[in-house]
Amino acid sequence: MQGFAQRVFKLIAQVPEGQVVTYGSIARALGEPQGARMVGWAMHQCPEGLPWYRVLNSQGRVSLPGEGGALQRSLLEDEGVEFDERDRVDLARYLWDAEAEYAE
DNA sequence: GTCGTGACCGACT
DNA sequence: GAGTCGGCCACGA
Repeated sequence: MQGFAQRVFKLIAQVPEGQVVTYGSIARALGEPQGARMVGWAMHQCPEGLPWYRVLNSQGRVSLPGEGGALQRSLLEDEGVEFDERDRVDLARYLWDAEAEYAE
């Protein structure tokens, strides 16, 4: 087994283009329903080459402070993910089912 | 070994 | 919709 962060990164690396996952989904997919907070911590380590911008909070909103949020939004829009007037993503449409799709 | 911190979540008011 | 509260775990000082 590897560290929690390693598993988080591995899962995020599997998120297909044009889709997103939520911190909660990641936590549950890793068998830690209450571990969303650790996912946030793991994201802070954010290795290069990881599609970190495909990770949103449970409300479909980006949770990065400052410019990171704007960057994340534009990167997603670049992949075809649409944001509504409230800066939220339609999770019912773009959410990647990590619990069902994540392998290993 | 202990304490504080964190890109969160769900339930409740 | 917005604000508050408790809970969970890993990491660095």
